Amino acid sequence: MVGVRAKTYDDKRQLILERATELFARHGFRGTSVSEIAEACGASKALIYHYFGSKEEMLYELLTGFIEMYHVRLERAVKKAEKPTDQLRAYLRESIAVLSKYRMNYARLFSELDALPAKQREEVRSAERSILELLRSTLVAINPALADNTKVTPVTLLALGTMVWSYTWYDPARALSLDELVELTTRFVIGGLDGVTGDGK
Amino acid sequence: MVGVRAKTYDDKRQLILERATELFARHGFRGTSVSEIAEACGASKALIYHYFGSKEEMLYELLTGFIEMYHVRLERAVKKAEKPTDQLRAYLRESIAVLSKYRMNYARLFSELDALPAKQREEVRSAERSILELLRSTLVAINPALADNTKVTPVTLLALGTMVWSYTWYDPARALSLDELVELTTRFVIGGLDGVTGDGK
DNA sequence: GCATTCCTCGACCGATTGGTCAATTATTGA
DNA sequence: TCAATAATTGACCAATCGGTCGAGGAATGC
Repeated sequence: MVGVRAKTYDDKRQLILERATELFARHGFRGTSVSEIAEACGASKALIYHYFGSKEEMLYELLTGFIEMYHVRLERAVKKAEKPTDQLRAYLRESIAVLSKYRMNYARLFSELDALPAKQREEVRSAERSILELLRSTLVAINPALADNTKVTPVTLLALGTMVWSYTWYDPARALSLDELVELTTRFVIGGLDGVTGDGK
Repeated sequence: MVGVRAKTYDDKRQLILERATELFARHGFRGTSVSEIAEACGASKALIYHYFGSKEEMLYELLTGFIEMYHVRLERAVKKAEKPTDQLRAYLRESIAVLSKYRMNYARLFSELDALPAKQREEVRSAERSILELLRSTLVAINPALADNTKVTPVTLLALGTMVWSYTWYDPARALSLDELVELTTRFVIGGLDGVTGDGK
């Protein structure tokens, strides 16, 4: 058969998605125009619509793609470690690495979910929850006293909070190296768990 | 003299600012149209421009106004407490209360700073820094071992991270009361400090 | 009551929005 | 080489963008 897709098809599609990710993260979904995305790709707006049906489709594909990759990398990293504290360290390192690499403001990007239809929104939320679950079980392994605690979910979110916005202030060019940041965060979280499960002075 | 401002002038200005704050926090600066703001106020778009010179002016005024009120409330709350741990608790309670009341996604709103001219941007950043300073000195008072530590700033940011996005997930209608969230966060942060200053495991 | 100034609005501006389409150029399998 | 289809573009669409303007209605100080 003639006229199949060009060999470059998938690569170009991916490129568009990456550029769109940066722009959505920086200016928000509604604050980013398709023309801007096209310009960032060095192409025309019409071309974008050759690869994607709509702006929403780009957001949906980008979110699900990102979160799946994120989840896979986290699971693999955690599985490789043995001691619970090493698992936490691996989780945090991988998280910070991914969020930095994609210059991804997690909180911001996922606050754009409103732009998606309910079904797709729920899909993304569910994937998000599994990332939270992974952290939760890691934390419980470190500090079993958390296990039968109704506060385990809030505590997990507090722990997640320490790092999801580190992207906004962390500058690798400054004094702190990535390894040091990971180590610092790991100790902070482990200490935090003790603080929560202890009798609190 | 005739033709002075109406008695309702300041109130209406304030109302516009509040509605704009909500919308900017939800959809971003670029993602919010002036027509939307007008609609949220039950007024015409032209009226908005009677009270404000431009969309940027609204953002600037809203950010400086918010951060000043935030800072004043934090300082007053911290000063009222005596023991360092109570000061931290007061800081966190006031923070969470303010961010909840104004339904303000802190990280998001301040990522809109790019839309402002450099001078105004620096002004807001400086006010932001003083809020961070207040937390830093409170943390050092709790755990003096932090004082001559090059990592004191990153640690302060980690602590801040636990709460600045709690707005996105905290639901007062669920199991956890506001007091419990504050208590939990306080313990988590104090524990985190110990984890960081201890010898690590 | 009256002149003056503010408050408020609908209509409008050029520019840009998300999205479409017909036409041209590159690739493709054979 | 060649016919077919994909890749890519500029021109274009109605709608909306941030912002302006002129004109009524409502307060205001006297």
